[in-house]
Amino acid sequence: MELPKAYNPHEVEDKIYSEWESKGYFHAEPILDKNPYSIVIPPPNITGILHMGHALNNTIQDILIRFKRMQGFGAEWMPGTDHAGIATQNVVERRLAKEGIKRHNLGREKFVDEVWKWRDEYGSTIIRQLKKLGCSCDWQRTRFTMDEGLSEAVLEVFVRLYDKGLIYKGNYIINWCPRCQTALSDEESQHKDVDGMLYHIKYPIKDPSGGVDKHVVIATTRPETMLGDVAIAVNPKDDRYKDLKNKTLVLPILNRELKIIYDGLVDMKFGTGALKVTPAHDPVDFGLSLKHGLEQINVMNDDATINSLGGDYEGMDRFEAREAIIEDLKERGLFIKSEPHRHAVGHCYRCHTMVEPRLSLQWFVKMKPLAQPAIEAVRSGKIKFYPERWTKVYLDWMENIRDWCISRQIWWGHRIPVYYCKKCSSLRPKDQILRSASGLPQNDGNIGLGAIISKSRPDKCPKCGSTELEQDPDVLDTWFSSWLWPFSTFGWPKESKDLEYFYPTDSLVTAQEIIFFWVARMIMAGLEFRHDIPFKNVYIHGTVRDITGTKMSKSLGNVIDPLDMIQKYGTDALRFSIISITTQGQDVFLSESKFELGRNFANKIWNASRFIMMNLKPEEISVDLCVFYKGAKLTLPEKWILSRLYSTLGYVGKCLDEFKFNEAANAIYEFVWHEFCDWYIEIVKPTINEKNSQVILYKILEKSLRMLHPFMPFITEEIWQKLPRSKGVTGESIMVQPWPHIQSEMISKKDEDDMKRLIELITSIRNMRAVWNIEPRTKTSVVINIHDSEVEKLLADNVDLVKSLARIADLKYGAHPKPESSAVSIVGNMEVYMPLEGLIDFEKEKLRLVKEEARMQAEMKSLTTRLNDNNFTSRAPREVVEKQEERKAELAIQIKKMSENLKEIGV
RNA sequence: GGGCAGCUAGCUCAGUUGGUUAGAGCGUUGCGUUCACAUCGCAGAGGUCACAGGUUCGAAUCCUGUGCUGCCCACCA
Repeated sequence: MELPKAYNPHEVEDKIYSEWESKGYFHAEPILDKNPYSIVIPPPNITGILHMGHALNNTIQDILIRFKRMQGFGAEWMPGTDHAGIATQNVVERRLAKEGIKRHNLGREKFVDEVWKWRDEYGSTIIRQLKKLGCSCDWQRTRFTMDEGLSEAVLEVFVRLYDKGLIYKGNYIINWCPRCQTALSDEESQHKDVDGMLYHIKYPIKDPSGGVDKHVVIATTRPETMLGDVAIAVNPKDDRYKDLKNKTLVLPILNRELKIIYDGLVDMKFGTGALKVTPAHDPVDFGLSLKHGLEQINVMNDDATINSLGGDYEGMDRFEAREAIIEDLKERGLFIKSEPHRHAVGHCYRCHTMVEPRLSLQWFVKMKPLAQPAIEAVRSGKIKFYPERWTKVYLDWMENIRDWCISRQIWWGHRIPVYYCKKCSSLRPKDQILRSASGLPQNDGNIGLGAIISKSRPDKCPKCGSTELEQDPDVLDTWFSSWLWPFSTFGWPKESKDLEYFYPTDSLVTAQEIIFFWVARMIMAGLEFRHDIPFKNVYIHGTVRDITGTKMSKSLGNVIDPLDMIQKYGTDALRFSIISITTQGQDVFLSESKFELGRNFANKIWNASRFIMMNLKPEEISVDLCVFYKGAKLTLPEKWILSRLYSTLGYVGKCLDEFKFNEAANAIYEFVWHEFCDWYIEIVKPTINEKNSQVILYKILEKSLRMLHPFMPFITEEIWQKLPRSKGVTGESIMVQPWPHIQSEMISKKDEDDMKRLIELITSIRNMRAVWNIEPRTKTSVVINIHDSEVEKLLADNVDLVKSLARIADLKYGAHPKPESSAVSIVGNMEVYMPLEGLIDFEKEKLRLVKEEARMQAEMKSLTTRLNDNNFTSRAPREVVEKQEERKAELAIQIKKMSENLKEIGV
């Protein structure tokens, strides 16, 4: 069968993909005689569209899973999406706002219905795009974090953690996003440097005698929070404030009396050394309030406007209030100065609004007990990070882990499985009933009276029988469902064959941004709920950036859309390009032109295949390669290309096992293009109809396609389908073919070295031709002077090869003197002469040779010093010394010959 | 404040556990269209491996320090 003249990816990709899918190749079932290999997708969120980060991430996973599938593993790649609570709610809210509808007017239930509708319509965009990328995910198993099964897992986990005393409700300073109007976890608050101001403000000292203008100066970046001040803190060692003891200060404007407290926490060097204490709006101050028994005054509403405790400023936005307060302080003569101050401030990771630290009643997970086994799992090497340096990042975070705020004041998500009995909530604390699903009474001072922790809504209060129950209005952090992904997707909490077979999974491929959000928490969840690690390897790939090093983002407009690139260059080109430039653990700097690499390679593969298939005679090729190899007499190029194939194959397998995807891709590229196409195919042309050529061309092509398939699935499939059938080449899809077996008896270092020597010889002859402007059609005569019998034999065996590739009419070799007027080139032990009667320009030749000789002399000098050094010869490995001695001997001959040549042309 | 990366050819980057003459792609120079491929072929030019010390027979590679660049973490208001 012949291939069309040009490869058109768009014509075949969709067809090939749907065929794979319809034949069920992506699906894996637990099969006992196969070893499992499973990976789970880092679930993209349903508001997402495919970006380059996804393209890189999923190409890597697809390479792994296709590789393992071909190797015969029960290869399962579990796909799915997460519900992205805040992000999705924001998207739907914005959509409704366009129609003039507000979330709160719609009501909770109707709003959630709207989100589901939106999800049904748009939530699978990313899935379709992953299919465009060629991902061989097991779509039959596609999961969503809000699916029934996964939701069940979430509730189960909440109740279990509660029963274990690891979930509590408490009043703490949390990160509050005033725009999304919800609490955020520490990880969801991203620190960014902002240029702010440091304001110096006088706080008057209350003087019983009255009238004297004494004050303490404090420095603050958020003057508006002074409305919630309850004290001034200074360091006990600070001499400046020694005599403040027993004094009282007055809060400007509100005129509240403030205590002075002494605490070593206060940094004497910062600002004035006096710290205003605002327990409801700052974590440090909150800590001080607990320690010193101070009141906590929250002065803000949910939208960060000032509340009724803020006096005249009520209703103002926090930044408005800041300005107004500064103005008022100026009027009263209490404002000293403001100076520019750059500092890190938390921002909402979804909407980038400045986070307001704020006292709030939220649900938390106690993390320390969960972290301990997760630390151990990584320390002991049961879980390995690639590259290894992420281990330290992980451990540092884990060892300093803080409790996880899991409640969100939004509507889209898993609702917290806690119900409050209206009647019981009026009972005194000692009578309160807190009943979990397991029936064990629990107690928690903050959880509220009459609370019932239950996976399903109870009919009535177990204590008083009242049916007036209200569910907690909050939903759980999206990551509270994602952290269960590796087992909830396989059916947990129900035991299943899938779970038993595929868990723990093998490798997790993800981006560094997500180590804390997701990777660390999955490890904790896996160990807590399955008593086993969720995966063995964590491969962290780099961030995709544009060519200036900026992270790609829609708002910056520097995005290179993978779907555009697929449209322009084809999926395989996209995949191969991005993989070949992604070094393990390094960020990827992308520009559109980089995709040409993959496109050109695809083109090369196509044309080489087309050429081979045009010339193949199906009756010649139906042999087993091993049988053929034993029976046939092979030429050096034939032995060489087989050796190179299997060397490459071994290297590629090793690289994939070590997550060195770019090295694998580049090894294949080098082999296919620069060895197979550039040399072997050129060599084989004159004898292409012979049996040996036929078999070897066919086998190399066929095995190269299989080796390449994980990287470039579509083009390899398209060619495979048109390939003549033979032993080992069935009509079935290439994706279910076995990974080629390494025939190590065909790997020969000597053959590879010999061929390398011939290639060097041919290259140098071509070089002489180029230098002397000999037209390609003109055949020259060449004389090669050789003293080494082995090299002479090598040349004798391959004389036709050299003659044809170097376009030589007349080749003499052996012990020959230099012919008159010839150009010279020295290659290893060979002295190559090209007679150029009348053509030779001695000045030009002189320059060339002098330069060459100087290079040789320099090398000789350094070699001699090294070899004369006793330390070197005695300490270096024998191999190295031998090699260098060989090189020296060769170099000595070369220099001798070179100087003879130089003498001859009068130097 | 703590930590992590990067600095190699004009550009973008590889460089295995230290060991011959440091590589690729793009760009560039010369030649080439007799039919697999111009998304191509052949040949070339181009590098003090950021800097300074150190370890070693030997350093792009290991150690220390410096300088830029980028990233992550962090309760100096």
